[in-house]
Amino acid sequence: MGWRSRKLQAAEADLRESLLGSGLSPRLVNAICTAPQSVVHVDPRRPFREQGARGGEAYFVRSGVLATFRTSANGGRQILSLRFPGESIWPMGGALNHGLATIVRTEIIVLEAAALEKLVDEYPEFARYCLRSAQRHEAIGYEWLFNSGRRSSMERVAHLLCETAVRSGLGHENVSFSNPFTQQQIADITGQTSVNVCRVLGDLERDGVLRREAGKIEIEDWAELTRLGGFRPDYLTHPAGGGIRNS
Amino acid sequence: MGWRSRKLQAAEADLRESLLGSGLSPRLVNAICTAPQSVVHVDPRRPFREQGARGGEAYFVRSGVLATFRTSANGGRQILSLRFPGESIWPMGGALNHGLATIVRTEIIVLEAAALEKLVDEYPEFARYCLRSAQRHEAIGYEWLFNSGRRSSMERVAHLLCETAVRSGLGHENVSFSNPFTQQQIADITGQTSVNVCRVLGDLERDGVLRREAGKIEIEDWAELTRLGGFRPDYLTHPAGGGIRNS
DNA sequence: CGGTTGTTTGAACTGATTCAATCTGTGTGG
DNA sequence: CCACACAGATTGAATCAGTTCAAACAACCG
Repeated sequence: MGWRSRKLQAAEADLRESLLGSGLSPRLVNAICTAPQSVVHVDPRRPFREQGARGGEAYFVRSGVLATFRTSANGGRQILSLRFPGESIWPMGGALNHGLATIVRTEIIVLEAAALEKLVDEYPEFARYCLRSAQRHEAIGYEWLFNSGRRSSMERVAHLLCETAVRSGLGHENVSFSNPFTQQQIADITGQTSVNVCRVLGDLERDGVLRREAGKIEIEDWAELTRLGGFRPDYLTHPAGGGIRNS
Repeated sequence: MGWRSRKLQAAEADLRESLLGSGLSPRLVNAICTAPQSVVHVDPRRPFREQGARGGEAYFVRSGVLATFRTSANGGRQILSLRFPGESIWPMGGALNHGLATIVRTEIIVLEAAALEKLVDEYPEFARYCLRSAQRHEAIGYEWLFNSGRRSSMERVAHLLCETAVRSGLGHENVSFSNPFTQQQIADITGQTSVNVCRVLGDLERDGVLRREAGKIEIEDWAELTRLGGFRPDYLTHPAGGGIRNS
């Protein structure tokens, strides 16, 4: 991932460049890019697809952040995963078993799943690409599960901030980035209430780990934040280009 | 899945039969089954691979239950996923980012990942099989995440019992099965303490939802248990045989 | 029998929720 | 430019679900 343009990774990702960057062959990339597709712009904090919607579509995030979520009986919402620019959601078949919603304003390329499925059969490299991608999201999901199950409120928030910084393509030292989340969204991701998130962020700021102003978050002590969150970025390193095996 | 022998699904799964049952071609199944492999028997509640162990292996569960887990700084353990007979763990590359441990006595077929990777390239159907499998486990992981994040202690336990019954291949009405879990394991899965699990199980029994004796659990009111756990089995239905598309 | 592992119960404690009120910033229409 | 509405952030007080600690009990096994 490192060799890809930081700016591209952080803010915007072209479908073609992103796929080429993953090591897919030009011929395959061309086939994907000429498949039926449309681009959608969605405002921040807006639902995009309801849970239970018919499948048959794949989504590629060009810019912004897209979330998958489920809603509980008593109205609570749990965000299950995030997709940053260059990441995508591949169809599972049948109906969507979670809703899709945006975090910030997001550009989504909607592709026809049927066309892609054919490509999976025709191009072994594409199958491997999808497989790697699925396994990476599985790994991230397990990280989140560990978060929810065994970490304290502050650890969860710290971990999320670390992951967000890295997945946004930012460096590791004294990071400053525009915080994409409302406190309610952080709560929906980390499985708590927005009230408590507010308190935790306050504590983090009081302890000099981060500073907040005007929708921006500046990590003042990255080492301390990763320590607090128990954050080890291994699980995020996409074995791009290579096989299933890597390093 | 329905057409596969219940007994096979529940207790024991032959590698060959299981793969054939998933719709893979005999030629491919043969290639998989003749790849270098060994069978390991592991006692209940025993670690099998440590977190951080070198990858390069794939694991197929022939009988028993295998868990992936992570350990937190303060000694707490979180079980991230379970594999029932017929299910498997495919390598993610690099080192294992979680440990493996058994729930009950388990027979594991250990396959060489390198050999399988070649098959992924050679057989599109195998790539799709792996992809489906990864997506299914991703879906189960999301279900667990929702559990941890937004459901109460009792809901989580009820949901786990439902999932276990279904994944063990049992029917839906008045199920009675030998409970594979210790209370500590249920706690490790649902992200709580064994003390609380004990209380919740007691409550469930007192409310007439289930009965326990001699390591067995009898679900007396399946409808009520699924209601309590908010359990909808859709996410478990493996689109076996079919493509990514199904239904 | 003694050792080990798992279950049960009680009492005290606490991290996080809930409810409710207030505060802040931003955009909109008059 | 102000008034107003709205969404999000902040704070306090009361409450509670689940933890922690500790002790007793049960089952199993060599």
